[in-house]
Amino acid sequence: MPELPEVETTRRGIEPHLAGRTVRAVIVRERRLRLPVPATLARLAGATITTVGRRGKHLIISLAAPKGHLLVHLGMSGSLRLATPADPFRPHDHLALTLSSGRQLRFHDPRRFGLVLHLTDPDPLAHPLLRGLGPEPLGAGFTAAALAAACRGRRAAIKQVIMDPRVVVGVGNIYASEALFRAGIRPGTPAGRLSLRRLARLVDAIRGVLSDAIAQGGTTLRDFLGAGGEPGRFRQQLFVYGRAGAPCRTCGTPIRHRVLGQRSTCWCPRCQR
DNA sequence: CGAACCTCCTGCGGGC
DNA sequence: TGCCCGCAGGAGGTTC
Repeated sequence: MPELPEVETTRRGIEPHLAGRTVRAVIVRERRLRLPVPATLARLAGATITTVGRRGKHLIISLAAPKGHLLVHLGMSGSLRLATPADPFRPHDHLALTLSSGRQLRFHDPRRFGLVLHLTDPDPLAHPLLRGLGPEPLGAGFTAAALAAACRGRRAAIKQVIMDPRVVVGVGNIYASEALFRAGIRPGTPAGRLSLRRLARLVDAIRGVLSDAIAQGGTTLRDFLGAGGEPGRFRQQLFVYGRAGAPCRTCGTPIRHRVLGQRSTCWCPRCQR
């Protein structure tokens, strides 16, 4: 579920509660995630958390040297919430870190497509899961020229290209559709056929939609909640995602829907060409 | 290499 | 009411 804005909302929610705290206990209730939760996680007891960073949809909880980093990915259904040790565990609360503040960070993930790893390399970005990632969409490295280079010669749909984390990180199924609406581009357009001018518009649209969604605390479709339990408010600002058949909020034309690359895709046939 | 398809897993909503 | 099916915000793997 979580795309970049939801992960960033989570990061901002947990960071003030984690930075400077010491991990008192590590509780692992379920090891079977996308990759097994490593046994070395137990070694984190006694470690002090320094920062909570993000790379794409990955959270990086850094520990004072030489304890390494925790790499957390929320997959489709994962979330991090702050609780207290006295709160009862819910089903699918797979992992908990008890903190020196008396609070407890809990990793919850019904579908278990998420990931919690312990990285021992001082540089977390050297990890194989992070090494091949493309630029951050809100950073200086994501430019029209960079996107054009990724699109050159490709017949794949532009929507699939902007959802490829080697091209740009953090753009998932909701925001890909929304950004293409803002840019006036149909999702199925072959990537290699788009002009630099239109790709530049798409870069701006991706930046804009992600920034706006972060400012609204993300999108809650069914169950995303911030670290403090509050839903995201961006859903009211969706123009196409989840609106198949409904009138376009710009021109009134019914929003169309089709499956593209195994993913549900929505667009306005009039506003997007 | 790129593109199409499959897989992991649980929960929920719609339709019958 | 209850059951079954399809679908869900991700991403890695396989096959051609």
